[in-house]
Amino acid sequence: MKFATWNVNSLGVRLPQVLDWLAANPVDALVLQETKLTDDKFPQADFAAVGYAAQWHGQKTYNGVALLSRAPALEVVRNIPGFDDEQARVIAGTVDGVRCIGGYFPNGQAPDSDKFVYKMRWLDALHDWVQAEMAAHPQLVLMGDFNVAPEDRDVYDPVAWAGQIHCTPEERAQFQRLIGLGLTDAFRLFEQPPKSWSWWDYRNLAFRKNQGLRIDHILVSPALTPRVAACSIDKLPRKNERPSDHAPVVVELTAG
DNA sequence: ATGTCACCTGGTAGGTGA
Repeated sequence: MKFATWNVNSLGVRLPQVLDWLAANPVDALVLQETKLTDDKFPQADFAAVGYAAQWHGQKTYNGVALLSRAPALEVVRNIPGFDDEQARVIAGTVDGVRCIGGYFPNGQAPDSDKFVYKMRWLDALHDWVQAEMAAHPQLVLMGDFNVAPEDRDVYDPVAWAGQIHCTPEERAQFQRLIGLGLTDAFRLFEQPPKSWSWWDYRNLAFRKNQGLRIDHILVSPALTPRVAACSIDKLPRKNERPSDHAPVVVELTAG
């Protein structure tokens, strides 16, 4: 069983690439972030035509998430229950008995900004809700664009980025609070190539110079951790013409 | 060195967010 996450930075622009990627990587579920589509514009039929059911939660211009799956998702939840949020950032559903939570975590902009305060509040709410979800669904994956580089080895220039957005102690502590729930960073279960990133800025020829951050993650619950057979970042779509600035992350689970 | 992209409003550019 395979699950994946990909920040597509506008599904309107990237739909052909997502369809191509699914054809080459027929995962059981794929969560998307930054669809940037209102719900009426979601291309459900295009996914249905290639054998994927879809659930989505979007808004105009910003944010927007979706859950694509071979088997229709059950018990679908949009955004964090009890957390009043105008921004469409979470989609969750149960696929083949596995609770899949897809999140587009707030960027935070800068550590001294109002957006950072919102990011922390959002992360607090996510933590408490994920805790409850894990109790209800022992088989759980939390995946998405976390907008957090958990450690210095997830940053191409940790000195330059020290204390900057994605790398602040506060954000890293929030990531560790999620780990503290018993979740495991699937990517780090395996030896990985050094300088493995999931995002490269569009500016500064960052991809060509491999100057990136690992901010897209797949965390798995204790019941699933022994079943993780592989986890990797697929850089190929970042080499497309008109790529997203993020690459997909894929996890493979052995049969339960 | 800096080098972008997507989308909005309101226009044939500028602003915002990432």
